Amino acid sequence: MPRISPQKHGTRRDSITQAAARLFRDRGFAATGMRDVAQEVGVEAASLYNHIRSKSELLREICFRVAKTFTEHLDKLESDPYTGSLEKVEAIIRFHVRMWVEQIDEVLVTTNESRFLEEPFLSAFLQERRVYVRRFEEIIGKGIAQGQIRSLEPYVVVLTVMSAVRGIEFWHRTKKDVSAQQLEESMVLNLISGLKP
Amino acid sequence: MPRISPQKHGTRRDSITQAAARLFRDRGFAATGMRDVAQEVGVEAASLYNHIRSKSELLREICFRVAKTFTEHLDKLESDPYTGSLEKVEAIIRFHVRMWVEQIDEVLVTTNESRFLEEPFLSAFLQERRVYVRRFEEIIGKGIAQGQIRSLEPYVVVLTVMSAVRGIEFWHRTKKDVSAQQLEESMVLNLISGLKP
DNA sequence: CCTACCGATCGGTAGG
DNA sequence: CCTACCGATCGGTAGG
Repeated sequence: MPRISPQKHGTRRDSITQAAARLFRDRGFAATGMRDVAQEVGVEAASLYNHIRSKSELLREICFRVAKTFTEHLDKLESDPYTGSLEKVEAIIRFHVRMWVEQIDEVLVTTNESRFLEEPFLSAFLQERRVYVRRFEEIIGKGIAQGQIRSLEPYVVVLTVMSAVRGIEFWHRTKKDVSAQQLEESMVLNLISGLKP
Repeated sequence: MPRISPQKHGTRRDSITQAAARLFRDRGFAATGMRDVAQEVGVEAASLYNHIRSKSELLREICFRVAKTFTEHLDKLESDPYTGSLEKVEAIIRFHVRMWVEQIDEVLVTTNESRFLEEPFLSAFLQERRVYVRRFEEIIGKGIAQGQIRSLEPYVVVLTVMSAVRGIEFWHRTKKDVSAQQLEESMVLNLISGLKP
Protein backbone atom coordinates (compact mmCIF):
# COMPACT_ATOMS: atom_id res chain seq x y z
CA MET A 1 0.00 0.00 0.00
CA PRO A 2 2.27 2.81 -1.19
CA ARG A 3 1.38 6.31 -0.05
CA ILE A 4 1.22 9.27 -2.40
CA SER A 5 4.74 10.47 -3.07
CA PRO A 6 5.74 13.13 -0.50
CA GLN A 7 8.03 14.77 -3.05
CA LYS A 8 5.13 15.45 -5.40
CA HIS A 9 3.14 16.97 -2.59
CA GLY A 10 6.15 19.06 -1.59
CA THR A 11 6.72 20.31 -5.10
CA ARG A 12 3.15 21.39 -5.68
CA ARG A 13 2.98 23.02 -2.29
CA ASP A 14 6.25 24.83 -2.98
CA SER A 15 4.89 26.27 -6.22
CA ILE A 16 1.86 27.56 -4.30
CA THR A 17 4.09 29.16 -1.66
CA GLN A 18 6.25 30.73 -4.34
CA ALA A 19 3.24 32.18 -6.16
CA ALA A 20 1.88 33.47 -2.86
CA ALA A 21 5.21 35.16 -2.06
CA ARG A 22 5.21 37.02 -5.36
CA LEU A 23 1.58 38.11 -5.00
CA PHE A 24 1.83 39.02 -1.30
CA ARG A 25 4.85 41.13 -2.22
CA ASP A 26 3.16 42.91 -5.11
CA ARG A 27 -0.35 43.42 -3.75
CA GLY A 28 0.11 42.91 -0.01
CA PHE A 29 -1.24 40.01 2.06
CA ALA A 30 -4.66 41.52 2.72
CA ALA A 31 -5.28 42.55 -0.90
CA THR A 32 -4.27 39.19 -2.36
CA GLY A 33 -7.13 36.73 -2.81
CA MET A 34 -6.81 32.98 -2.84
CA ARG A 35 -8.34 33.17 -6.31
CA ASP A 36 -5.31 35.24 -7.39
CA VAL A 37 -2.95 32.61 -6.00
CA ALA A 38 -4.94 29.83 -7.67
CA GLN A 39 -4.82 31.58 -11.05
CA GLU A 40 -1.05 32.01 -10.77
CA VAL A 41 -0.68 28.29 -10.05
CA GLY A 42 -3.21 27.32 -12.72
CA VAL A 43 -5.96 25.67 -10.66
CA GLU A 44 -9.27 26.63 -9.07
CA ALA A 45 -9.17 28.31 -5.63
CA ALA A 46 -10.79 25.35 -3.89
CA SER A 47 -8.05 23.03 -5.15
CA LEU A 48 -5.40 24.92 -3.21
CA TYR A 49 -6.83 23.53 0.01
CA ASN A 50 -5.67 20.03 -0.86
CA HIS A 51 -2.12 21.30 -0.37
CA ILE A 52 -2.40 24.03 2.24
CA ARG A 53 -4.56 24.60 5.26
CA SER A 54 -5.21 28.32 4.95
CA LYS A 55 -4.03 31.63 3.52
CA SER A 56 -2.39 32.48 6.83
CA GLU A 57 -0.39 29.25 6.70
CA LEU A 58 1.23 30.47 3.48
CA LEU A 59 2.29 33.72 5.11
CA ARG A 60 3.57 31.83 8.13
CA GLU A 61 5.72 29.55 6.00
CA ILE A 62 7.29 32.45 4.11
CA CYS A 63 8.06 34.56 7.20
CA PHE A 64 9.52 31.78 9.33
CA ARG A 65 11.66 30.36 6.56
CA VAL A 66 13.27 33.78 6.02
CA ALA A 67 13.65 34.37 9.76
CA LYS A 68 15.35 30.99 10.11
CA THR A 69 17.80 31.80 7.31
CA PHE A 70 18.91 35.01 9.02
CA THR A 71 19.13 33.43 12.46
CA GLU A 72 21.19 30.50 11.20
CA HIS A 73 23.62 32.83 9.46
CA LEU A 74 24.14 34.69 12.71
CA ASP A 75 24.67 31.39 14.54
CA LYS A 76 27.43 30.44 12.14
CA LEU A 77 29.04 33.87 12.32
CA GLU A 78 29.00 34.11 16.10
CA SER A 79 30.65 30.73 16.53
CA ASP A 80 33.68 31.97 14.56
CA PRO A 81 36.16 33.33 17.11
CA TYR A 82 38.78 34.37 14.55
CA THR A 83 36.78 37.16 12.94
CA GLY A 84 36.95 40.72 14.29
CA SER A 85 33.81 42.73 15.14
CA LEU A 86 34.01 45.00 12.12
CA GLU A 87 34.52 42.02 9.83
CA LYS A 88 31.48 40.37 11.41
CA VAL A 89 29.39 43.49 10.77
CA GLU A 90 30.59 43.58 7.18
CA ALA A 91 29.66 39.90 6.77
CA ILE A 92 26.19 40.62 8.16
CA ILE A 93 25.72 43.57 5.81
CA ARG A 94 26.81 41.46 2.82
CA PHE A 95 24.44 38.68 3.85
CA HIS A 96 21.53 41.11 4.12
CA VAL A 97 22.34 42.64 0.75
CA ARG A 98 22.44 39.22 -0.91
CA MET A 99 19.20 38.11 0.69
CA TRP A 100 17.51 41.29 -0.58
CA VAL A 101 19.01 40.79 -4.04
CA GLU A 102 18.35 37.05 -4.38
CA GLN A 103 15.15 36.46 -2.39
CA ILE A 104 13.41 39.80 -2.75
CA ASP A 105 9.85 38.38 -2.79
CA GLU A 106 10.19 36.35 0.40
CA VAL A 107 12.24 38.98 2.24
CA LEU A 108 9.84 41.80 1.36
CA VAL A 109 6.83 39.76 2.45
CA THR A 110 8.60 38.96 5.72
CA THR A 111 9.42 42.64 6.24
CA ASN A 112 6.10 44.17 5.23
CA GLU A 113 3.45 41.53 5.82
CA SER A 114 4.59 39.67 8.96
CA ARG A 115 2.29 41.95 10.98
CA PHE A 116 -0.62 39.95 9.53
CA LEU A 117 0.64 36.75 11.20
CA GLU A 118 -1.89 35.31 13.65
CA GLU A 119 -1.16 34.58 17.27
CA PRO A 120 0.76 32.82 18.65
CA PHE A 121 2.92 33.02 15.52
CA LEU A 122 3.07 36.81 15.47
CA SER A 123 4.53 36.92 18.98
CA ALA A 124 7.00 34.14 18.17
CA PHE A 125 8.13 35.95 15.03
CA LEU A 126 8.56 39.29 16.79
CA GLN A 127 10.48 37.56 19.57
CA GLU A 128 12.85 35.96 17.05
CA ARG A 129 13.36 39.35 15.43
CA ARG A 130 14.07 41.01 18.77
CA VAL A 131 16.65 38.35 19.64
CA TYR A 132 18.31 38.80 16.26
CA VAL A 133 18.52 42.58 16.76
CA ARG A 134 19.91 42.13 20.27
CA ARG A 135 22.62 39.74 19.09
CA PHE A 136 23.52 42.14 16.27
CA GLU A 137 23.68 44.98 18.81
CA GLU A 138 26.02 42.94 20.99
CA ILE A 139 28.46 42.51 18.12
CA ILE A 140 28.41 46.28 17.58
CA GLY A 141 28.80 46.97 21.31
CA LYS A 142 31.75 44.59 21.54
CA GLY A 143 33.40 46.29 18.56
CA ILE A 144 32.97 49.69 20.20
CA ALA A 145 34.41 48.42 23.48
CA GLN A 146 37.41 47.03 21.60
CA GLY A 147 37.90 50.26 19.65
CA GLN A 148 37.23 48.59 16.30
CA ILE A 149 33.97 50.49 15.75
CA ARG A 150 33.23 54.18 16.19
CA SER A 151 31.31 55.12 19.32
CA LEU A 152 27.68 55.19 18.13
CA GLU A 153 24.39 53.96 19.59
CA PRO A 154 24.52 50.21 18.80
CA TYR A 155 20.73 50.12 18.51
CA VAL A 156 20.69 52.93 15.96
CA VAL A 157 23.47 51.27 13.96
CA VAL A 158 21.46 48.04 13.77
CA LEU A 159 18.29 49.88 12.71
CA THR A 160 20.24 51.84 10.11
CA VAL A 161 21.92 48.81 8.58
CA MET A 162 18.83 46.61 8.59
CA SER A 163 16.72 49.34 7.04
CA ALA A 164 19.26 50.68 4.55
CA VAL A 165 19.18 47.43 2.56
CA ARG A 166 15.46 47.98 1.95
CA GLY A 167 16.54 50.43 -0.75
CA ILE A 168 17.38 47.33 -2.80
CA GLU A 169 13.64 47.01 -3.46
CA PHE A 170 13.90 50.03 -5.76
CA TRP A 171 17.18 48.88 -7.25
CA HIS A 172 15.41 45.74 -8.54
CA ARG A 173 13.43 47.85 -11.02
CA THR A 174 16.44 49.72 -12.38
CA LYS A 175 19.05 47.00 -12.57
CA LYS A 176 20.53 48.27 -15.79
CA ASP A 177 22.63 51.13 -14.43
CA VAL A 178 24.18 49.42 -11.39
CA SER A 179 25.18 45.73 -11.18
CA ALA A 180 24.47 43.57 -8.15
CA GLN A 181 28.21 43.59 -7.43
CA GLN A 182 28.43 47.39 -7.65
CA LEU A 183 25.36 47.69 -5.45
CA GLU A 184 26.83 45.42 -2.78
CA GLU A 185 30.23 47.12 -2.77
CA SER A 186 28.79 50.63 -2.74
CA MET A 187 26.35 49.82 0.03
CA VAL A 188 28.95 48.02 2.16
CA LEU A 189 31.47 50.83 1.67
CA ASN A 190 28.87 53.48 2.51
CA LEU A 191 27.67 51.74 5.67
CA ILE A 192 30.99 50.34 6.90
CA SER A 193 32.93 53.60 6.49
CA GLY A 194 30.53 55.25 8.90
CA LEU A 195 31.40 52.64 11.50
CA LYS A 196 35.16 52.96 11.39
CA PRO A 197 36.65 54.89 14.32
CA MET B 1 -28.04 82.76 3.13
CA PRO B 2 -24.80 81.81 4.91
CA ARG B 3 -23.13 78.60 3.81
CA ILE B 4 -21.96 75.95 6.23
CA SER B 5 -18.68 77.07 7.72
CA PRO B 6 -15.80 75.75 5.61
CA GLN B 7 -13.58 75.59 8.72
CA LYS B 8 -15.93 73.15 10.39
CA HIS B 9 -15.95 70.99 7.31
CA GLY B 10 -12.14 71.18 7.13
CA THR B 11 -11.75 70.25 10.76
CA ARG B 12 -14.01 67.23 10.57
CA ARG B 13 -12.43 66.12 7.34
CA ASP B 14 -8.97 66.51 8.89
CA SER B 15 -9.93 64.30 11.81
CA ILE B 16 -11.10 61.64 9.35
CA THR B 17 -7.83 61.86 7.42
CA GLN B 18 -5.83 61.63 10.64
CA ALA B 19 -7.76 58.57 11.82
CA ALA B 20 -7.30 57.00 8.39
CA ALA B 21 -3.55 57.64 8.50
CA ARG B 22 -3.21 55.90 11.85
CA LEU B 23 -5.30 52.92 10.76
CA PHE B 24 -3.75 52.62 7.28
CA ARG B 25 -0.38 52.61 9.01
CA ASP B 26 -1.31 49.96 11.58
CA ARG B 27 -3.44 47.60 9.49
CA GLY B 28 -2.52 48.56 5.94
CA PHE B 29 -4.80 50.27 3.40
CA ALA B 30 -6.43 47.09 2.10
CA ALA B 31 -7.13 45.62 5.54
CA THR B 32 -8.64 48.84 6.93
CA GLY B 33 -12.40 49.12 6.56
CA MET B 34 -14.37 52.33 6.38
CA ARG B 35 -16.24 51.01 9.41
CA ASP B 36 -12.91 51.03 11.30
CA VAL B 37 -12.29 54.63 10.29
CA ALA B 38 -15.85 55.59 11.25
CA GLN B 39 -15.51 54.01 14.68
CA GLU B 40 -12.25 55.86 15.31
CA VAL B 41 -13.98 59.15 14.42
CA GLY B 42 -17.12 58.25 16.36
CA VAL B 43 -19.76 58.14 13.60
CA GLU B 44 -21.40 55.54 11.36
CA ALA B 45 -19.56 54.51 8.19
CA ALA B 46 -22.17 56.08 5.91
CA SER B 47 -21.67 59.45 7.58
CA LEU B 48 -18.04 59.64 6.44
CA TYR B 49 -19.24 60.17 2.89
CA ASN B 50 -20.58 63.60 3.77
CA HIS B 51 -16.96 64.68 4.18
CA ILE B 52 -15.00 62.51 1.78
CA ARG B 53 -15.68 61.03 -1.62
CA SER B 54 -14.05 57.60 -1.18
CA LYS B 55 -11.52 55.52 0.73
CA SER B 56 -8.99 56.03 -2.06
CA GLU B 57 -9.37 59.80 -1.72
CA LEU B 58 -8.12 59.53 1.87
CA LEU B 59 -5.02 57.63 0.77
CA ARG B 60 -4.44 60.14 -2.02
CA GLU B 61 -4.59 63.07 0.37
CA ILE B 62 -2.09 61.50 2.78
CA CYS B 63 0.44 60.47 0.11
CA PHE B 64 0.43 63.73 -1.84
CA ARG B 65 0.63 65.94 1.24
CA VAL B 66 3.77 64.07 2.37
CA ALA B 67 5.26 64.10 -1.13
CA LYS B 68 4.67 67.84 -1.34
CA THR B 69 6.42 68.42 2.00
CA PHE B 70 9.55 66.59 0.84
CA THR B 71 9.58 68.26 -2.57
CA GLU B 72 9.17 71.74 -1.10
CA HIS B 73 12.04 71.16 1.32
CA LEU B 74 14.28 70.19 -1.58
CA ASP B 75 13.16 73.31 -3.50
CA LYS B 76 14.21 75.50 -0.59
CA LEU B 77 17.52 73.70 -0.15
CA GLU B 78 18.47 73.75 -3.82
CA SER B 79 17.88 77.47 -4.12
CA ASP B 80 20.50 78.12 -1.42
CA PRO B 81 23.82 78.68 -3.22
CA TYR B 82 25.87 79.17 -0.07
CA THR B 83 25.61 75.61 1.23
CA GLY B 84 28.13 72.94 0.22
CA SER B 85 27.05 69.56 -1.15
CA LEU B 86 27.85 67.60 1.99
CA GLU B 87 25.98 70.15 4.10
CA LYS B 88 23.01 69.81 1.76
CA VAL B 89 23.07 66.02 2.13
CA GLU B 90 23.23 66.39 5.90
CA ALA B 91 20.27 68.77 5.82
CA ILE B 92 18.30 66.27 3.73
CA ILE B 93 19.13 63.44 6.12
CA ARG B 94 18.08 65.56 9.10
CA PHE B 95 14.82 66.50 7.38
CA HIS B 96 14.04 62.85 6.63
CA VAL B 97 14.82 61.84 10.22
CA ARG B 98 12.52 64.54 11.57
CA MET B 99 9.69 63.65 9.21
CA TRP B 100 9.95 60.00 10.29
CA VAL B 101 10.05 61.03 13.95
CA GLU B 102 7.27 63.63 13.85
CA GLN B 103 4.89 62.38 11.15
CA ILE B 104 5.40 58.64 11.36
CA ASP B 105 1.79 57.71 10.50
CA GLU B 106 1.59 59.78 7.33
CA VAL B 107 5.14 58.98 6.19
CA LEU B 108 4.72 55.23 6.72
CA VAL B 109 1.43 55.22 4.82
CA THR B 110 3.09 57.13 1.99
CA THR B 111 5.98 54.68 1.93
CA ASN B 112 4.08 51.42 2.30
CA GLU B 113 0.60 52.06 0.91
CA SER B 114 1.11 54.44 -2.01
CA ARG B 115 1.12 51.41 -4.33
CA PHE B 116 -2.66 51.23 -3.74
CA LEU B 117 -3.16 54.67 -5.30
CA GLU B 118 -5.42 54.57 -8.36
CA GLU B 119 -4.45 55.84 -11.76
CA PRO B 120 -3.67 58.46 -12.80
CA PHE B 121 -2.59 59.33 -9.26
CA LEU B 122 -0.26 56.37 -8.88
CA SER B 123 1.74 57.40 -11.95
CA ALA B 124 1.84 61.02 -10.81
CA PHE B 125 3.07 59.99 -7.38
CA LEU B 126 5.77 57.67 -8.74
CA GLN B 127 6.88 60.40 -11.13
CA GLU B 128 7.20 62.90 -8.26
CA ARG B 129 9.21 60.33 -6.33
CA ARG B 130 11.51 59.66 -9.29
CA VAL B 131 12.15 63.37 -9.75
CA TYR B 132 12.94 63.73 -6.04
CA VAL B 133 15.43 60.84 -6.21
CA ARG B 134 17.04 62.28 -9.33
CA ARG B 135 17.47 65.71 -7.74
CA PHE B 136 18.94 64.10 -4.62
CA GLU B 137 21.30 62.09 -6.84
CA GLU B 138 22.43 65.26 -8.59
CA ILE B 139 23.42 66.83 -5.28
CA ILE B 140 25.48 63.71 -4.48
CA GLY B 141 27.04 63.67 -7.96
CA LYS B 142 27.99 67.33 -7.68
CA GLY B 143 29.59 66.68 -4.30
CA ILE B 144 31.63 63.83 -5.73
CA ALA B 145 32.75 65.96 -8.69
CA GLN B 146 33.83 68.69 -6.27
CA GLY B 147 35.67 66.22 -4.04
CA GLN B 148 33.40 66.90 -1.05
CA ILE B 149 31.87 63.43 -1.13
CA ARG B 150 33.54 60.04 -1.45
CA SER B 151 33.30 58.40 -4.85
CA LEU B 152 30.26 56.11 -4.54
CA GLU B 153 27.30 55.30 -6.79
CA PRO B 154 25.03 58.34 -6.27
CA TYR B 155 21.95 56.19 -6.86
CA VAL B 156 22.99 53.70 -4.16
CA VAL B 157 23.72 56.52 -1.72
CA VAL B 158 20.23 57.94 -2.22
CA LEU B 159 18.59 54.52 -1.79
CA THR B 160 20.67 53.88 1.32
CA VAL B 161 19.87 57.21 2.97
CA MET B 162 16.16 57.17 2.09
CA SER B 163 15.79 53.59 3.33
CA ALA B 164 17.99 53.83 6.42
CA VAL B 165 15.56 56.26 8.08
CA ARG B 166 12.86 53.59 7.88
CA GLY B 167 14.50 52.04 10.93
CA ILE B 168 12.88 54.88 12.88
CA GLU B 169 9.63 52.91 12.65
CA PHE B 170 11.08 50.44 15.18
CA TRP B 171 12.62 53.19 17.28
CA HIS B 172 9.12 54.59 17.89
CA ARG B 173 8.23 51.55 20.02
CA THR B 174 11.38 51.72 22.17
CA LYS B 175 11.74 55.43 22.73
CA LYS B 176 12.94 55.03 26.29
CA ASP B 177 16.55 54.05 25.68
CA VAL B 178 17.45 56.55 22.93
CA SER B 179 16.13 60.12 22.69
CA ALA B 180 15.00 61.68 19.40
CA GLN B 181 18.08 63.91 19.55
CA GLN B 182 20.44 60.96 20.09
CA LEU B 183 18.73 59.09 17.29
CA GLU B 184 19.14 61.97 14.86
CA GLU B 185 22.79 62.59 15.75
CA SER B 186 23.73 58.91 15.67
CA MET B 187 21.99 58.34 12.36
CA VAL B 188 23.44 61.47 10.74
CA LEU B 189 26.93 60.63 11.99
CA ASN B 190 26.65 57.04 10.79
CA LEU B 191 25.42 57.98 7.33
CA ILE B 192 27.46 61.14 6.76
CA SER B 193 30.78 59.61 7.85
CA GLY B 194 30.43 57.04 5.11
CA LEU B 195 30.17 59.86 2.57
CA LYS B 196 33.27 61.82 3.55
CA PRO B 197 36.23 61.31 1.21
C1' DC C 1 -25.70 62.32 10.79
C1' DC C 2 -28.56 57.95 10.82
C1' DT C 3 -31.02 53.38 9.27
C1' DA C 4 -31.40 50.26 5.81
C1' DC C 5 -29.54 48.14 2.21
C1' DC C 6 -27.00 46.96 -2.46
C1' DG C 7 -23.90 44.04 -5.34
C1' DA C 8 -19.36 42.25 -5.15
C1' DT C 9 -15.91 39.69 -3.22
C1' DC C 10 -13.73 37.29 0.40
C1' DG C 11 -11.71 32.67 2.80
C1' DG C 12 -13.08 28.38 3.08
C1' DT C 13 -16.15 23.83 2.88
C1' DA C 14 -19.10 19.89 0.96
C1' DG C 15 -19.26 16.42 -1.94
C1' DG C 16 -17.78 13.99 -5.59
C1' DC D 1 -8.79 18.64 -8.95
C1' DC D 2 -13.58 20.47 -9.95
C1' DT D 3 -18.52 22.60 -9.36
C1' DA D 4 -21.43 24.65 -6.34
C1' DC D 5 -22.04 27.20 -2.60
C1' DC D 6 -21.87 29.34 2.41
C1' DG D 7 -21.74 33.21 5.71
C1' DA D 8 -19.22 37.31 6.46
C1' DT D 9 -17.59 41.55 5.18
C1' DC D 10 -16.46 45.05 1.97
C1' DG D 11 -17.05 50.14 -0.23
C1' DG D 12 -20.58 52.81 -1.15
C1' DT D 13 -25.67 54.69 -1.98
C1' DA D 14 -30.70 55.98 -1.10
C1' DG D 15 -33.50 58.46 1.42
C1' DG D 16 -34.66 61.02 5.13
